Amino acid sequence: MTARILVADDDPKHAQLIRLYLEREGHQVLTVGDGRSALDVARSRKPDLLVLDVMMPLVDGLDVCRILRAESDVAILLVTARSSENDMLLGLDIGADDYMAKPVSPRELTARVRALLRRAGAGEGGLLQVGDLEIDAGRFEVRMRGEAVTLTAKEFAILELLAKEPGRVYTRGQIIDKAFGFEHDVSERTVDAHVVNLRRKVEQNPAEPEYVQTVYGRGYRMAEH
Amino acid sequence: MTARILVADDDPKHAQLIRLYLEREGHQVLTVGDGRSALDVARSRKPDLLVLDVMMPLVDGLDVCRILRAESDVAILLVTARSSENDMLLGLDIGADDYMAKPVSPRELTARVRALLRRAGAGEGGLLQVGDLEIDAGRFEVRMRGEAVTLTAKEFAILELLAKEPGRVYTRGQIIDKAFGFEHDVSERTVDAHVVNLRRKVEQNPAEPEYVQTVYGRGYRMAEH
DNA sequence: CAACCTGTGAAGAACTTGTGGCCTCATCGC
DNA sequence: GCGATGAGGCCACAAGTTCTTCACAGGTTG
Repeated sequence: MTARILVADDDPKHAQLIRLYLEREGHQVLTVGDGRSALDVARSRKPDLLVLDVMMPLVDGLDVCRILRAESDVAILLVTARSSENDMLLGLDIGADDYMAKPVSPRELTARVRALLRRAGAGEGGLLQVGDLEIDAGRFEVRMRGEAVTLTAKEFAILELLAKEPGRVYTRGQIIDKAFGFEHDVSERTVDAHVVNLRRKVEQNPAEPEYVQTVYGRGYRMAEH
Repeated sequence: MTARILVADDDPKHAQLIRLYLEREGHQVLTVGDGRSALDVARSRKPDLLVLDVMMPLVDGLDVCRILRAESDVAILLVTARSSENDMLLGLDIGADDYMAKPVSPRELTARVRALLRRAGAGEGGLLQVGDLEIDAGRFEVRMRGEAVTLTAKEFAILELLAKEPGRVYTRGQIIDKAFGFEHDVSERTVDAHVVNLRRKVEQNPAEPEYVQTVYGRGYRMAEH
């Protein structure tokens, strides 16, 4: 399960370390250096999980946590240098989902992140089914009429996004944001190109798609079956 | 969710860039180059959202924000070159809903705009129902007797407008304004043409429409059911 | 370096939109 | 009633957009 994670830490070296650990796990990571930016970015990019340092300039981690908890249910992992029992209880009280003391070990970090994402994404389930199309999100596997289909990463991401909510129309911009991940800035034609390839692999007759359909002037959607 | 957005920026190149980004998301965009025009146009066209540059001739963005906030609850996104904390807090204090520093990245802009519109348009809800006709505004979907009907953008806009208030009569001029958006200058016959096409798709017998009805000499309305 | 994935521009197809025109039909004055 | 008048229905075509598809240029990976 790959996720979008925002890391907020005022020590750039520490932030880069955490980014490295998480990217090795296949996650998309964005870092900021103060609480104010953490709030802004969390609101605008809507990550799946926040790794928050407690001590930060402008707005501290506990406040960021408190504020965000009031507006969304994003998963939050607090990190602190002070390994006091007090801080921890305070953090969990405020609505953090988990808590770690510095120094951060890679094993512990990735284990806790995995656990949090599993909890948060419990509703996502592994297997998506639309008509004769099966998508196993955990295994990156797709089957059409029982037959395995090999997709590239982007193709899979687009298919998965659309299949999560059949009938819903996504603009090309939304597909770039949500399927390719933030920090991605590509032409909207690129989405078309991937869709062409996707249809070639998934549709019986790509000229009249039964699954990945175009909604003229708006974007694409998965047909309801 | 498509919205009417007014962009106020004294740098025409920057304004065009923002227009481009927003239009790619499907919004209707109008641009002005100074604070005085921003006030005028905001009052006369009543956009859903304002993207305001802080530094502008005649009346600056902060003043425009302050003045408009006193008279309406339009969503306001401030943009500034000065990325100082001060400005930002001042902006939010004055009543702006969100705040961005230049240079503006397309993803950040569209993400913030989406968030603002979602917040502002919380009451818009999704599903309109009139008789056997269902309109899902969020998904751009229309069903008649449960069967999906494919409409063009204009057809959908007209149908949605009329369905929001069944029984109310809209003149062709009002339909052009409210359904097609500002910046639109077309003949009133155009509305007739769209209505003809709409009826072909939605009505059982287009000659005796049960939904989109003509009010002779006035305009059109959605029948009450 | 070979194979493959990803992103882009361009040509052409498909679709939408706007308009003029012609015909039908509602309305009103007689 | 009955025409005159003009509003609305509907068609066909032109112009403008948007999508599909392809070929190709980096980039990555193994």
